[in-house]
Amino acid sequence: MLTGAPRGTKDLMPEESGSWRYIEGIMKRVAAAYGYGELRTPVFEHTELFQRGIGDTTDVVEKEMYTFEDRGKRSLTLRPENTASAVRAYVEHKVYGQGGTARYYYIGPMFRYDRPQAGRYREFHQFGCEVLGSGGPEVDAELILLALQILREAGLKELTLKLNSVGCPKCRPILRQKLKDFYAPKLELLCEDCRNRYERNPLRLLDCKTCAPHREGAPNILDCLCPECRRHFDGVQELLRAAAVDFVLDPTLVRGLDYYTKTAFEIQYPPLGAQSAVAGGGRYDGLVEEIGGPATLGSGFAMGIERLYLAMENQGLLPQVRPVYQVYAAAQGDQFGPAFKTVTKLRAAHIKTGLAEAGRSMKAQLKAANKAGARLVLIFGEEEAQRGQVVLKDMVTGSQREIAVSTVTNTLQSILQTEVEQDEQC
RNA sequence: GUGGCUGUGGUGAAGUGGUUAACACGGCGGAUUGUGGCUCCGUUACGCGUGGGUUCGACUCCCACCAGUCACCCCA
Repeated sequence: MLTGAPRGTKDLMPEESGSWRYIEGIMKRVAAAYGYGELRTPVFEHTELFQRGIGDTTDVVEKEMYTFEDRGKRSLTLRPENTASAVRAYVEHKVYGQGGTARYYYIGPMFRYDRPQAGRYREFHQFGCEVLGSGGPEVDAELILLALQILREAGLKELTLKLNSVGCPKCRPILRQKLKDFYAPKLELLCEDCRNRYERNPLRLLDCKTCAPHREGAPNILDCLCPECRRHFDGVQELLRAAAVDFVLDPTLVRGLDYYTKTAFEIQYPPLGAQSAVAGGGRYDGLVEEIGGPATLGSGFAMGIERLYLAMENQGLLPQVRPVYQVYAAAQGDQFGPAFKTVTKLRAAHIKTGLAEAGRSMKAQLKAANKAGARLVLIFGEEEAQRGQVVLKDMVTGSQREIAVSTVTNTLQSILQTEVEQDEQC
């Protein structure tokens, strides 16, 4: 072979794409039930959108973007996530001028130059939702419930919802300072990354695993929240409790994208291993302004489709979908032409019909029909053709009879229709 | 970007420094002339990730690269 698919990318063969359609179907139906409309944005954007939106110092922007220059010397980037684009579209189309709250969902490929691993790819797919123009705790709760409903409809149990608040521009500086004060004397105990974080983004000190031992007694983000953030966070929790949703507060849950404010959450499916976050999101009240729109509140989440797929596969929740012919035609000698003609008619009537390769032995053709999962087989024999008949063989019972070529479509339609009705009764 | 493990036919996989690279599945053909699923028979890798090196000789030893996989990191 010349070369395989690029590292960290993969093909979806028909057996898998069927499962994907199933998963995407759940997502779209649930999102629609919550009143979200599909938003499709370009796969690439101006690089600066992500630099500004996600944050210059984040790992995603610093070392994981697929950035390139086009022939017009513009710097473009394959989107590493969809929230910045959604906000850009919201601003560009001046949706804020319409008043009210906008609710979008998206689904599509994202790109991040990471080292591939279980549940992590360079081209991966996310489904996500964004709510723009509304800042109440009920919006955050709604998003969490929406995400959970999808996962529940997918059949997953053992989900963990982690919840935190990362504060707002009013209270975050206080936490930052407290963190710096706390870590200042232990600076040399920290790992290299954390010493770097100390300067650039002290919040990230909280979720470093190697430095966890030095976190003892560190300031708790929840103790630093301003009254407004506190009230909001309490509100989210109340709504979740009212909806009988279990969650755990995790003060170390710090999202890696700069735009988050207040609510941050993550839904994990622990059996997935290291990459167990199936969905994550939170509020981003400053993002619209950052991108050049009017001050507009926002909240959203993203869900990893590959991870959900893996989780469902792990639990045996994926439906077996493979194309199966309802009818298969076999032709003897010079009967291939008439067989082809009849097959075309059946297909026009939306009956899934296959046709054996021309010129093969009857035995080989029947074998192919069997392999294709055909329920019924039409055998175009030379003798029967003289009388304008074809043999209709039932592959389950093995019995067969002759029917007139001219009635094939009607006969098959009624047989298959009857079976569908019987299935429905069961 | 760092580290561990792995890399044999369509698939799963055995294999030893040295003649014809097991076995199973699958595929193809056949077992009295036009009929499948069971059984039986035959057949199916000039090739052992790629490129170097060591050696009289390497699929088997060494190096590099590539890919897969798991973990760190990051995140969905």
